[in-house]
Amino acid sequence: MARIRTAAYDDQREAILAQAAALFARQGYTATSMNQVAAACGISKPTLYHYVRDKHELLLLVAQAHIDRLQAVVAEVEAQALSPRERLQALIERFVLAYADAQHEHRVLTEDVKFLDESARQRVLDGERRVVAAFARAVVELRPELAGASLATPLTMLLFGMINWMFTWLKPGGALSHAAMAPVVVDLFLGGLGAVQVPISRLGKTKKETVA
Amino acid sequence: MARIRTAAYDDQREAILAQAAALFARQGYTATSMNQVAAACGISKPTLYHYVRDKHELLLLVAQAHIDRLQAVVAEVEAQALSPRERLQALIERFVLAYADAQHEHRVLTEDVKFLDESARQRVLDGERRVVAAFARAVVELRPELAGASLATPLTMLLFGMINWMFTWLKPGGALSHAAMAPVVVDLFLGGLGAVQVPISRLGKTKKETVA
DNA sequence: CCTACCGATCGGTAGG
DNA sequence: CCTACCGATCGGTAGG
Repeated sequence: MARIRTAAYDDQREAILAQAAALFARQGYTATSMNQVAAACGISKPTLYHYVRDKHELLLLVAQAHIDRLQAVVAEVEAQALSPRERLQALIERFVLAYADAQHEHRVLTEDVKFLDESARQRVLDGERRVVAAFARAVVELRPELAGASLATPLTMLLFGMINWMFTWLKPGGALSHAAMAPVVVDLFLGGLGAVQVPISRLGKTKKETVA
Repeated sequence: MARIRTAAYDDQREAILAQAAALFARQGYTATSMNQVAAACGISKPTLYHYVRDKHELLLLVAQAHIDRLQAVVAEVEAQALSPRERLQALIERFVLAYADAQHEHRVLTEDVKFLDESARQRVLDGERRVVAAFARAVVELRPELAGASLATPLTMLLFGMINWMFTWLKPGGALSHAAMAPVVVDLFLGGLGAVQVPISRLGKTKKETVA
């Protein structure tokens, strides 16, 4: 069997994904034309279609590569023997830095997933759920009573809100760096976690129970 | 002088803005056609153009109306005689509820502002800055040393991240309501605020100072 | 790998 | 003359 892809092919494809991510992030998926992507890569549109089947595949490749990287970060941190607090701290710090290095891909992941078809979107959302679950496990280990009140995942989502939102106001190269913000996020979330009141009506309540 | 607009005209226009917000939120601004907006309103496209000059004006009206409502909420809360803690608590609770009632408009404000022309976008961003400044003032009054470390606005943005992100995972009509989440956000942020460490290198440091 | 195109659909407006 | 609309179609451009 002849080889299907050369190293140059893969490099070119990587470059195309990076350019596409930057354009999608700035203009949105729909407002970006395949002509623009080709021009940014210095290739013709027919050449672009040699590397990707269609515009949807381009979007899927950008989103999937990013969520794969995030899942790899989770796996790395979980492979270390850390206490729940250290693990959550490491996850937050690693994610803030990962977002700083992939701000375009991150914007695409959060804003353009709706343009994927059903099966592709489900694959991406599955990856996101796995990542959220890893954070939520650490939250539960830190404050088990929050799980009983069904508050562990909501609180984890508030944490994701903090770090997912950072790319809208924290620009790389500015006075304040992502690296400097990471410990602030850690302090705020871990400090606040101890202050969250569990409503009496929700104590020991699971999703399917009703109040006696 | 004859009246320019009838009450029916204003009502129809309000209905158009609501339908456009819902479509823009679900499909994005670019992917939504004026035909779809007209169809959702049960009117023809020429009739739609009787109420709005063009598609950009439609986007601006949706975004501006929402940011105006948020500024009105800020003004209402600031008109009350509240302690800094009570004021921040009230702002958080009111915003979470306001977002729950205007989830489509909120999504448009956060994702589609980039499609406005320069002057319109600046007007909307100015409104956003005013709102953020009101929250930041309350944060500074609660922990003045954060302002010296230039951390008050970053922390305020983390707070906005929590509540701005809620519309992505907290669906109206679900088991967990926005009203139930509001006090959780208050506890997490106010509790965490006391735990944020001010780096020694940033103590008393302002944006233009260098380390002595 | 390019120029040259296609079916369709876009935002916006004509006449009545 | 105004307003509030309609069916039909304009010039350009999208993805492919």
